[in-house]
Formats: sequence, structure tokens, C-alpha cells
Amino acid sequence: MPSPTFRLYNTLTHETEPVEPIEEEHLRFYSCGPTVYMYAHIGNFRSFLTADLIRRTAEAIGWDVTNVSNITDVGHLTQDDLVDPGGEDKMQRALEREGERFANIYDLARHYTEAFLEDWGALNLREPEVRPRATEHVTDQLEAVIELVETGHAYTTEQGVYFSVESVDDYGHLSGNTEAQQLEATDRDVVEDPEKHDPRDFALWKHDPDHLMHWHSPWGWGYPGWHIECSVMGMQYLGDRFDLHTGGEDLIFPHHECEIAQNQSLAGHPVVNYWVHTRFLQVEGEKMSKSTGNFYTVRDLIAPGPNDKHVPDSVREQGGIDPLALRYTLMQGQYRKPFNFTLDALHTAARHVRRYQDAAERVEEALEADAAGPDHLGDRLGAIHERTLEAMCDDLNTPAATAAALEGVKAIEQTDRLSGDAARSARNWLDRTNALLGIVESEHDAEPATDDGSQDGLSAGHLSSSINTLLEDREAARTEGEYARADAIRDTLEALGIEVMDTPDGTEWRRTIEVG
RNA sequence: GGUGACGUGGCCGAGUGGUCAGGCAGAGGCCUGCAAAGCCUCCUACGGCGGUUCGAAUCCGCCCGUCACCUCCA
Repeated sequence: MPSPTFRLYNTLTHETEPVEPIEEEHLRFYSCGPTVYMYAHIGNFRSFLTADLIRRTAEAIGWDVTNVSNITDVGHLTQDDLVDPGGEDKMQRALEREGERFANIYDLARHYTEAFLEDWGALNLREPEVRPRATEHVTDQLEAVIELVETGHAYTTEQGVYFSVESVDDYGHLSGNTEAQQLEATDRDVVEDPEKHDPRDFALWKHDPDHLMHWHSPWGWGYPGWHIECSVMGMQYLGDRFDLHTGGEDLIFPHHECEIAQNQSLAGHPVVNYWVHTRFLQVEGEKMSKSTGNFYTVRDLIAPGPNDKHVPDSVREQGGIDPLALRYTLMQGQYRKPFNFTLDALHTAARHVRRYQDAAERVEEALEADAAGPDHLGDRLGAIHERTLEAMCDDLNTPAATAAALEGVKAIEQTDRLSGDAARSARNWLDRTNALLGIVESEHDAEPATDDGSQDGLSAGHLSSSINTLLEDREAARTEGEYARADAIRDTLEALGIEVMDTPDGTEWRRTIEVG
């Protein structure tokens, strides 16, 4: 069976195009990572998930993948033009906000980097081959800036080094921001360097010996501009021609526009063929913001502390939601379309993820029993996987892919008695579905740590045993026909967040997934 | 003002010319001591107005609306 053609929307051409790797069957791409000055929120991870799904789709059609995803651990000015020696950047602001928590800016960056990697694993994102840090590549960035000055693409002023936009041909092509007047016409609250040649020119290096992080350069102590790090690290690890570059839609301009200009100037030719951008998500119909109360970090939802009052009760009271459910929720919208993240969708996703897990459990049991009988599932699940993969190859159509995959779960549920052969087909399908979508079971062992300790008291031994006592009492009552007492015990369990299911094989229980 | 994306049933969300998306919620049924879970059945929509066509959610034009970016942001 030939693999479907992998197609992605290319911001550069405004078209959905077949992805044709430079090296045959080897996709090499760069993903813009986070600036580590706070816990990552669910919107950040919508973008990182896109990169993960590109990787998984490419692997599913048999390609090799090399992915580079950076950690930006250098603070950059909140306004790129602002060359005020006392100017703050977002990492510096974070340090001032949390000064008692961290001894210095490096500790802060380290803490949020570790938290980010934990969230990454919890959401079942695959590790990039290379995860470079900006602070470890400042020398490389300096060399690139020097080269740009030497080749006439950059110039120095009293306050720093600027890239000369005029020195490249098609600046603005990616974003459509082609007119210098447009940039000036925009109402911007910006302090400009009067020595800048062109309002579009952007900083490559800032002279600022007082900055919290500073390095020595030919222009004195200072620190690099934001855009240069991705150009340098991308080309260092992927060469001066690679396939694809991902990021959030906000990075189209200025970040990626500037990166293209730098790349072109350093390499002498275009470096990246496809640019893929993930749209911002909204939460409960509004732009996510702390003031609206709809701002969720990943750990707010998967491991809330008991005192995280901004976390919705329905999430906090059950000790956080399955991280795979968060992943599943984010996949209910295609990366390129507006997506409204709702708690309702999150709880629905939790149920769906559990259906996968239940199906996987059933399959495990059937594998152990290994009953004789025909394989009713192999062909059906094979066809379902085809459709799932086709949907993913169609510009990462995750809603269609998850819908197709859910039919596979249904097929397993519908089968009354799973033969050993059917179970092997089902196991194979679950594995392939998990490899492609990552929603069945986590590939990471590490549990995410929480700041305030887990609220998951139900997994604690003493509570678990009291549940068992209640279940035994109820079973006894049922055997004796005392249904009123049995139902009262069931109500008690429900109040504890336990739902009880009487099956032909005995009574089962699990934690309730609350709705809304 | 510039640029781009989008508008599908109560809700979310697939679908680029003619035949089923799927899910959630809701209704009925099977199962159950009663439930729960699961299964089966039902609920049939494409912002507005024109146009092309035998036929349009789908193509074209105009209009209305939503969202985003335009040097903080994934």
C-alpha cells in the first residue's frame, strides 16, 4: 500500500503543498521553542504539538526525521527597538517578580526549562534530536553578526548592531509587510534609535553592559538580538538548506521575516523551503489572558495544586486531568484554524482517551487468554489506520484523524469476544495509532512534578483501601438483596469521585470524569 | 489603514460539484436489581445576495460578520 502524500500549508506560498524533503525520505526541520521565563501555557503547546505531529506523520510514512528545537534562555527586550540601557526584558521582569524564589536569572531560566521539559514529556511529545540553548550559542551568534557587518548586511550605531533590511530583496514576503510606510503607519509605542537607517531595520546586537546577561563583543558588552539565535542554531545543526520551520502565527512577523533575511544573507540563498505556523487558540471564546481568568498553563490542568484557585473546580477537584486528554483536546482543532479551547471539550477528550485505555486493557486480557478464533478486526482496523494516516497527511487534519481512530476503538468495543488473533491485530493497531497520534499511552516514563504536591489522594494507599472496604460492603449488600444500602454506598463512592460499574465479571470502579 | 485566516445542525468540528463525517448534548431501545459503562436507532446543517451548472456547503462576484498579525507573545 503506497503511503499518502504528505501535504502542509506553506505560509511562504499561501498554498498547501506536497512536502518534498531535500534529502529523500528524511525530513529535517527546526521548531521555534519557548522563552523560559514562566510555565508554558496550553497555547504554547498547541504550537509544539504541531511540530510533534509533523514528526509523527513523517515517521508514519517511513521517513527519517531530524528536528531541532531551541530553548530561548536569553532575555530579549520587550520592544525590539527600545535601546534604553535600563530597559527591561521579560526574563528580567520575571526575576523581579519572583526575586525571592531565584538567586539569579540563570536559576530562573533553569527552573522554567526543566518545567518545560516535564510538560513536554507529559503531553507525549517526542524529543527533538537536538535541543540547543541560546546561551550556549552566543559566540556563534556573534560570529554571524560579524559576518553580516562584513558583508554589508548590517551596520553599527552607538547603541548596537542592526540588520539592514534594504540589503535584501524580498523582505516582507512571508508576512506581507512589504511597505516601509506600513510599518511606520502603524501606531507603535516604540523608542527608536535615531541612528537607524530604516525603520524596518532590526537589532542583531545590543550594547548594554548592565544587562543581566551580557557577553563580550567587538562592540563592547551586550547581548544578541532575538532573531539571530534561530538563524544560527538552525543552520548549525541542519545546514544551510533544510526543509521546514515551525512556530506560532505571531512569529511570522517579525521573527521569521527577520530570520529569512538573516539566513539569506548568511547563506547566499534561501535556507528553508516550508514555513508552517500554528494559529493561536482561544479559551472559552476569548483570547487567553490572565485578566480574563482563562489563562491555563499546562500544569494548571494536569497537576493543579490544592490552592490554585484560578484552576476550574472541575479540574482541581479531580487532581488534574490526564495529560493525554489535554493533548487530545488540542487535536480537536486543525492547527491552522481558529480553535476554541473549552473545559467541556477537555472533559470530553478525557473520556475519549479513557476509551482508548479501556480498549487497550481489554486487548491485553485477550492476548493473555489467546483464545482460538478468527480475526474479525485486522482488515477493518487496517482500513481505519489508512484513513487516519490520510487525514494526518492532509495538512495535519487532526479532527478527521481522531474521528477515524475513534472508529477503531468502537470496533474493538463492539467485538464481544476477542480471539488471540483479533487481539494481536488490535494491539498492532493501537501501537500504530499511538505512534501516529500519541493519544493512547504516554511514551514517557517520568511523571510531571508539581509545585504543591499531588492532590491525587485516590491513588494513596489508605484511601484506596477504604474504597475497597466500601466496595466489599456494597457487594455484600447486593448479594443479600439489600439494594437500598448498596445504592447508598454507591452514592458515597460517587461523592468521593468514584464511579462503580457492575459487569458480568464483577464490579469495577474508576475515577469519575466530571463534565463541565 | 495593510496583510492573512475563517463563517457548517443546540454546541464542537470534518467535508473543494451529485452517495455516511465524527463527537458532545438530547430522545428511544438493548443490557442492568436499579444504575454506570458500552452497543443499536433517531435528530440532517452549511452567514446573506447574486452568478456559473442538469446539479453548489463546495466554483465565481459582491456584501455582512468573526479572529489574528503589523517590533511582548506559541
